[in-house]
Amino acid sequence: MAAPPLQTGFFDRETVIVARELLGKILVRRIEGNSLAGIITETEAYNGETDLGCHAKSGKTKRNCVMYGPPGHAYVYFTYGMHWCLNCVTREEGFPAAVLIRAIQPISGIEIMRVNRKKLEALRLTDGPAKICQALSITGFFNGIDLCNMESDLFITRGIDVPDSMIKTSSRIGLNNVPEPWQSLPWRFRVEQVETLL
DNA sequence: AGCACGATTAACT
DNA sequence: GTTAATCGTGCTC
Repeated sequence: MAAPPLQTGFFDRETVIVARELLGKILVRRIEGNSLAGIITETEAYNGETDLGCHAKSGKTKRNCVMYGPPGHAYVYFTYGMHWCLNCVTREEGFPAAVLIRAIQPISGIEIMRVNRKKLEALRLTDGPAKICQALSITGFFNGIDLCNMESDLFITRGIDVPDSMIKTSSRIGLNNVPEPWQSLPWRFRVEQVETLL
């Protein structure tokens, strides 16, 4: 029996803390009897209406309303006319915030991920937010689901400890028309050489 | 109703 | 380094 999902309390905290601590956790997608899983290696924090890089910067809309809901749920959005991206909602209900899952290191179901990604090789399978969703078959169907419910086909479990010395912070990717200071906040968290921890 | 743009990716020079 | 792909969303008219 696999480890149970992380509890709601894990996500009901400051967004940058959750973003940091999600590194090393395991993202699991159950599909047709298979488990597709990977170690989370890159995240970004998006925190509230005052964060002008966050989708909630202009208030609550149909698209971003899940971020205003309870912590531990999935916020899955569609962008650039073709890509899905997966976030974990953080903080208390009513406060719009989430952590974008930007990269994972595949640990099981790699062959299925390759098929989903239409890639002949296992190289660079899940090193981008939209690549993860393609590899794990995550679409808008999952928007709003509870990641902490054992019945969910998408959840996050305890993984490996990642020491601070292996984590690099940097500014968030893709915020091209976002004013300072938000464009340069060090809210991207990344662990390199995760395989040395296995 | 029209329009500009996006928490991206792959392919290209 | 640059750019096309492709369309939902939110803003303006």
